[in-house]
Amino acid sequence: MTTIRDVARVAGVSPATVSRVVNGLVGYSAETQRRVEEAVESLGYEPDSLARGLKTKQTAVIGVLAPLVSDALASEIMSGVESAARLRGYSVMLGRTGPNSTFAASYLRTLRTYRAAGVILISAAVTPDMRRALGSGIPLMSVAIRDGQRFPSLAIDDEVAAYDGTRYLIGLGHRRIGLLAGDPASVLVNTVRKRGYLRAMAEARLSPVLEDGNSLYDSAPPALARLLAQDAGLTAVFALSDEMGAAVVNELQRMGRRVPDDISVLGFDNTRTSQHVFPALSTIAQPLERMGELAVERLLATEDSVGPVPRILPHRLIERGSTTSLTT
Amino acid sequence: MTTIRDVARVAGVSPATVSRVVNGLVGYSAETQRRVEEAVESLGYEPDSLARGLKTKQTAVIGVLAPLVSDALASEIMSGVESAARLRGYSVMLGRTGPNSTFAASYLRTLRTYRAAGVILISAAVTPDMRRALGSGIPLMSVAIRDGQRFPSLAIDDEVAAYDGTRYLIGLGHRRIGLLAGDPASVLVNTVRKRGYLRAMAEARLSPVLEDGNSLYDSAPPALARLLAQDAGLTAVFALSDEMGAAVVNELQRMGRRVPDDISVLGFDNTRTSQHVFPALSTIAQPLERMGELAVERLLATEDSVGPVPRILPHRLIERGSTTSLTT
DNA sequence: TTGTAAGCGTTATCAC
DNA sequence: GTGATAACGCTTACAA
Repeated sequence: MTTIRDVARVAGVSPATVSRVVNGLVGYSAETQRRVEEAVESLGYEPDSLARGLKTKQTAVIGVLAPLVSDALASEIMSGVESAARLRGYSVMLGRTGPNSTFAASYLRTLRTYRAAGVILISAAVTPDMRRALGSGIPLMSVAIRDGQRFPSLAIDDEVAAYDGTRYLIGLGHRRIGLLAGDPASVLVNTVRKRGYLRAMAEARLSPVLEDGNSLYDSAPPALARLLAQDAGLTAVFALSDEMGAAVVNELQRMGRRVPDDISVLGFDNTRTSQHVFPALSTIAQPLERMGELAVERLLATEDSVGPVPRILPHRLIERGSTTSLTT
Repeated sequence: MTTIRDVARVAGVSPATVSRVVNGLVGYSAETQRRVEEAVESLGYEPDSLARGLKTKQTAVIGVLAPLVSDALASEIMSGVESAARLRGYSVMLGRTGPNSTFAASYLRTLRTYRAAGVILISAAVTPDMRRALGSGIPLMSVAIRDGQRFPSLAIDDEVAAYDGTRYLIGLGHRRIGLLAGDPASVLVNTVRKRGYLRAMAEARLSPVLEDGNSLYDSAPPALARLLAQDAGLTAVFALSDEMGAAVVNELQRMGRRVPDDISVLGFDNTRTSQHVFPALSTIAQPLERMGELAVERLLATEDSVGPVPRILPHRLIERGSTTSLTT
């Protein structure tokens, strides 16, 4: 391995000077700079991140924690995180939050021992013991969730988004609209979204019909059955995740119901999944990649001073083939 | 931050002894161990990974490189990597391989400066400059690709898998079978899989019909159109990725053709996507999560000695609703 | 069984 | 403008 001393020797200067040049500090002549850069180049020198981190008490590492590493929502956010991080010279460390917060806490402790520059939490709440595990020096922010006001977060306004989605369906002439919610316990936004649906229904003096799934594909068919058992005459189903929305579209077709002619289906999130069914899922879009990018910017904003970043991002409704107006 | 010296002071021993206890080495009395563990516990001490890595020249970090962080295939492999890594106390650093290998090489250089324990490359070939960038001390292996014999890899036998898929379709009575291949340039397995299809077709004295997509959803509809332009009477389409397979199922339905009654569709990989369409996609399954886990085991096998790990994993055909026998 | 001390590769403080 | 030198927190000979 080539070290800073090797470079110093070749360039005929001291390690301190090499360090100055490599880090773009001031205090050396143009001639020295040239010689050092030449030596760096010819030796293929790259500063050791560990030694540097040990000395400066900080590494260019950003930790990312997601409930499931492999679902579309987290993947798209992670993709945004990865590119923003790379752009700024940071690397990403990936971890999964299990069902209990001890899982996450243990990962955060590890991140602390690597002296990560910050941590991004995807659709999971920050618990006090998690915050404690990370220590006080490392900024933490959650994405795609609104965690009260206790910790910084970045999300759409889920209540309004669900309200808007419901209003959209009502505007299409639907009156009997079922809600397929996610698991309220595991993913907090579900409660908030549910509230938006209820508000829109109440305002329109419509009676709500709802069932809980767990946001994943497989949970939707049985929940749909329960929904239909409550009201067989539903003309629209609002699923609080695209995976569930896709499952509803498919399941309805399996049952011989036409989408959207017999029943409209609206999804949530605008992940790739929403485009993988036929008819493609109308959905409420969250700017997922962008959220990942912004999370990185905001996390690092304390040091580099980027301007303030909004914490509530805009959602928007995307109309595709799975919804249509009710023609009575 | 609490350091090993703090622990030593509280326990009334030297830092060296604390180190021994913490690392489970030998050479201390039971009494000493108790006192040290007590101090560790009460101070919440956790060894600094940077200092440790600097000294030992190795960190518990595994690098993972994928072409797209957000696609289903890579996500599922990464999920396996993550859990196997965590199990063994390792953390995962995530990066993306761009179109050119300089992207990957730069990431590998970073991984080297962190003294990663190993690197896993997902469906991308190892180029000489990548190997050079990583240096010689760090093991590297590729997953879901077969990279000649030059570097260790872990994959199914793609040629045979594609052959088996084609045979399956032929066994169902199909004679006019179109192949929707991926981009041969970017993903090497596509060439190999294509070969398997061609062999099966040749053996059965059937004439091949093929078009290239790029493995992603959007590339499939136009490629399908070209396939149909070549032979409008196709009764089966074999898509070399589930995303393309899903797109074909949906596009066919949009065109008013029934799947599988008019046309059977077979996918490849068995990612979540294959279940997100209706009818669900029959497909060739790769054990993706397992591949991620095995990759970690094998990477670390040099140090800890786990038994030998097979490099060719079994594929299997999964029959779902998108394929049926041809009833003439 | 335990402690002392050197050193991993860097940065930062201080002289010059 | 440049160079010694002292840490950063840990592991590991080597002594005791």
